[in-house]
Amino acid sequence: MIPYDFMETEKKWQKIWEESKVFCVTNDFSKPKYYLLIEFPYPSGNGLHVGHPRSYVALDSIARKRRLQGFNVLYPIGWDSFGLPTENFAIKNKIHPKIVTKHNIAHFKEQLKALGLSFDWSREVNTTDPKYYKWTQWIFSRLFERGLAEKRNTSVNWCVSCRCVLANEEVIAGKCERCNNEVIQKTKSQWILKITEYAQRLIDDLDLVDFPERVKQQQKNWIGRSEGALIKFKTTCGKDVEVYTTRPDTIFGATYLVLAPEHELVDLYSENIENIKEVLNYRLESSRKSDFERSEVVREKTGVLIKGIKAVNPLDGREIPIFLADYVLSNYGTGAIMAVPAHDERDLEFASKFGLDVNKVVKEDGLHINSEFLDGLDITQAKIRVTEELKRRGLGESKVNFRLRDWIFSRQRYWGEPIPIINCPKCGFVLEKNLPLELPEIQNFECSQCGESVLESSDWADVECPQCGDRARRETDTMPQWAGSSWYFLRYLDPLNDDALASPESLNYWLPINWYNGGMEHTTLHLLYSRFWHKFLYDIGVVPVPEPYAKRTSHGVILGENGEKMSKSRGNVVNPDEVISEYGADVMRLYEMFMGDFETAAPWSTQSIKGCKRFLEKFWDLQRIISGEVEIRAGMLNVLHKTIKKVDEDMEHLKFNTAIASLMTLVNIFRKSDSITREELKILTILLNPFAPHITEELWNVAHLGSGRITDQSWPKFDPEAIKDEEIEIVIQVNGKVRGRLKVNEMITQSELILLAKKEPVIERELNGKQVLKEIYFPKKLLNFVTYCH
RNA sequence: GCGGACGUGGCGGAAUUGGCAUACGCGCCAGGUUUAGGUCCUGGUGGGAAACCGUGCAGGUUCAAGUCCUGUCGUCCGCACCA
Repeated sequence: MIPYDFMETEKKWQKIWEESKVFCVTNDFSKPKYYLLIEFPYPSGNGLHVGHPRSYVALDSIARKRRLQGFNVLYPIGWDSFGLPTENFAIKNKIHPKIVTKHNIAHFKEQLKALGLSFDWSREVNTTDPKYYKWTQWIFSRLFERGLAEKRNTSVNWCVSCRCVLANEEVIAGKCERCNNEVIQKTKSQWILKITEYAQRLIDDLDLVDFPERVKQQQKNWIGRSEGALIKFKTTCGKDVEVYTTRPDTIFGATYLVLAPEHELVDLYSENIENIKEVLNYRLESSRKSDFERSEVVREKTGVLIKGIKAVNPLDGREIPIFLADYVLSNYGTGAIMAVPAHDERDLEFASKFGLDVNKVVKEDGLHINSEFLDGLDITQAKIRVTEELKRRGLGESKVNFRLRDWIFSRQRYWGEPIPIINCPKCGFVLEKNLPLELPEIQNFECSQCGESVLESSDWADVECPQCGDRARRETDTMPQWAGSSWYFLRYLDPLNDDALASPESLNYWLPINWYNGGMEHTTLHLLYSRFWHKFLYDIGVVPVPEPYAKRTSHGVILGENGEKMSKSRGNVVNPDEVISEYGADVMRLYEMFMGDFETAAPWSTQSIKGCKRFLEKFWDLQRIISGEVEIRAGMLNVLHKTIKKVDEDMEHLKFNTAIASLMTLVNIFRKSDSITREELKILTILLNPFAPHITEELWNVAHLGSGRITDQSWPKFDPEAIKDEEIEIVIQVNGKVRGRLKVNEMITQSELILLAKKEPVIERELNGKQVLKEIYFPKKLLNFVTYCH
């Protein structure tokens, strides 16, 4: 075996690529474009772990392939660097988050560069750079102008430990996504973005894009569209209570109403409520509960009867009681429901506990009973009929509801984009005109006032109102981490532009993103948020397409050797630096693509990676057996072209593991034949290049396989003639069991084949004494003799 | 509870429209090279003495089922009182 020094070779080629700027891309309109995107990393203090590169290497191999196919390829990289861990580290160690970020980015950069990824480093973006967040603030300003950003008093998720508001998407099972501590509900004045106004379009436009079905489903689920009706119930205090229901057809089975604890009726008619003390007490108790507690207490229903006020069923005039209960949520629908215990499990549970009536109005066969004019109708008919009737009488209307909530956009933190708003006592909210509005330099990042941003106590917040000149206050909340990542893919197109977030020409040329790969964990966060922002930018004419990502794929997580999620606390983290220093970047890249199905989680194996090392060594050793012959030998034509086809197609379908397996098979064939021609080696080397770019460039060079470098070559195309088999092997079965194989000419007819097969000793013996009822021939594959019938 | 994915050797995993189950790799076994170990090379490797049996389990459709249908068990992920 010829030895191969990966350490030196990889450094050498990385330097050549960097110096020749071969991966820096220009807006060359004469070429077809291809825009590949990976989720830019959050530069944490822990550095890269082996999970990150799975996505990067996969799209890097596609990027390299596309370049060889003649595309103008954009494959950029940047840093999503605002965020809590950095700020927390800064507080703890008394270092400015800016310094921490700079340091972390330098470390990440070094690690990424060691992988030989073909990023265009000249377009690097950084969300914490004022030149970048100038445009994040600009987009917020446009949202504000169009009424899509507003400050609102809302019940919010409050992380007790981070002392910060969280979006719904950041609360995992009642706990903070970041620190895993308790999250409680708190009412606070917050900036929100009205993503709910885009709910329907975010569902509809999924039809325009090529996303995995699981991603589309999860987004649809999260948006949670439901069709139902709003119905007004009169009450004895004079105020109507409006409820939302998806089953208006069951209205004759409504035996009580339930209001969320926060419902306004309690405030407006407190003097009518005989047990107001008890009611307010219940409200207080449930507000103290965190979401986690609410769901943890095995859903034992609680509630309190409102004494002194009754509701009236709008259709049959029956008086029914009203309850307050926290199984009804204040922020969904109208915060009030009509309870139909006969046809809703939760209502039934509550009714059983409080001894309330259960009126059955739909039979097992789905037809209505005890429902006046709905009797005999099925559910669909009854829904339509009752909604019509309610509308005619002015008591209700059909209504579409979404589970999606507006996006709470304020964070009481320092290390985020300042919200460019000034609050003037006279003029109200006024936009800051001079962007970027930079974060002030401060010394101490620890929040002094609990629950407010540290910026609150800085004199930066004291300003003159740009409209009237009076004293005013800046908004001291900052944007959430998801802000900068909601549009970063646009900045890559024109990263230095100071007059626009990107020029119209570059937006027109590069959008949409052809292929975006990232993790499933972002499906209802980043992926949804960025689609929302993009649609907004489309509506105001900034971007030319309604959807940013034409195609989205998702990689599986890389697990620790024990099959568990990799984490510091589990002690099963594999450090990529160590893998690279032991095996080199090519082996690492190859293994990450070979280890299993790309879309499924797979455990790391320090054993299996050796197979990839051996493979590359065998490949390198092929130069030892280069024959005098130059062209592709007749005997190799077929297998070589089949491999071209296989690698090409598998890569397009994320089947990187089988693409590599076919390359391994090919190398084994050449080794066995103990020779390889230059032309054969040339094709093999180009096919392997996207996965193992360093060793292939080096072999190309030392074996003089052609002029220039591989980056100057073209991706091979398979010849349909060459992959045809002249001689094919046909499986011979008797009653579905394999009894033999025959090598025959491709052109053989069915009758010729049957004669030939019957002469085979084994087949002859099997068929002896049996009557062949039929012969089934599956062309070019299989022949089955059937001697019985069912 | 709702939504989604999945179940194939000792392990990671292959298997277009139903058509040779276990490609490729790891591991293991035997032999070779080596002062020795590792590396490396060659061969073997689902079970069974065999007929045969084998893709979580039980049925079904079919000439033919890992693949399709019905039921069932189990695992993983997301959401979770959304009326």
